[in-house]
Amino acid sequence: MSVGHDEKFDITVQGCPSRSVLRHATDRWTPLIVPALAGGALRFSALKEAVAGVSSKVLTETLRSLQRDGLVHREVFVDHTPIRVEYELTELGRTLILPLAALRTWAETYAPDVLKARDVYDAGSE
Amino acid sequence: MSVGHDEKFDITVQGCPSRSVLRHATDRWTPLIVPALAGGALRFSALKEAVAGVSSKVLTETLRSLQRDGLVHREVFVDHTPIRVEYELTELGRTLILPLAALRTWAETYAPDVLKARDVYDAGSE
DNA sequence: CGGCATCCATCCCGATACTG
DNA sequence: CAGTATCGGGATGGATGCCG
Repeated sequence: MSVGHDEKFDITVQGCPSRSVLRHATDRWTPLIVPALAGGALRFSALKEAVAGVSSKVLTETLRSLQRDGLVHREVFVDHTPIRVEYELTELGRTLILPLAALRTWAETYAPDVLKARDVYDAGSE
Repeated sequence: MSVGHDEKFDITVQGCPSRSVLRHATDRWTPLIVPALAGGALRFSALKEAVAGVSSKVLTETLRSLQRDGLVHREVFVDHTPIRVEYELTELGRTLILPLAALRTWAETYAPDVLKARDVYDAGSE
């Protein structure tokens, strides 16, 4: 049932399909969406709230892409008025939580240092 | 001297500066460049070779951006003909190695599953 | 060798408006 | 509520050519 394992993918090689996999994983909103779903299924509106700033259109597109890659499952509850749609990480999708959460923690942790470095750099190049 | 630590950055908040930090870390070539420099300094041409497919222009731009963020140090050796330029991770830059390497390993590991999911998805939506 | 200058494709992505 | 449709702009990235 092969979740994972194969040595034929090397991301340093030009044209390797793993590159497109990595690119989707690092799409603008993916590092925010996937950790947001780590706690369990969320409806569209709740997800949109959890990922402040994303538009409906882009959120839909990104979710579609994640769904296509097998990372997210979309469930529609028909017998609900108004309609209810939930998004949930698949088993495969859950393997992305830790790597992306680590990246996110990194950004929050070192943001002060990076911002300071930018100031220094910009001050020196006037 | 504060490398790290502060609780005021929350990436889920719209407008939080940590978002721009994350975006640079997930720029197209950054996840390939930073791990490539994990083993030590490399010259421009060696780096370009290690990251197959990147153009000189984009590699320069990305390195500039990493330099501005304080993640990469650029050293020019003047007494060399032809000129020799080396790029090296800073202390701050080295903190990015593990998160990015994890992401890269994830992509290589699960690429088969993702590709298969895409086939299934595309087959179902004709 | 290690760039920068140009030009150009395209592709995210966002704002707005509208719908079952 | 959970989208879709449309438009458009700005950033990103690639090809080519020139330079110290």
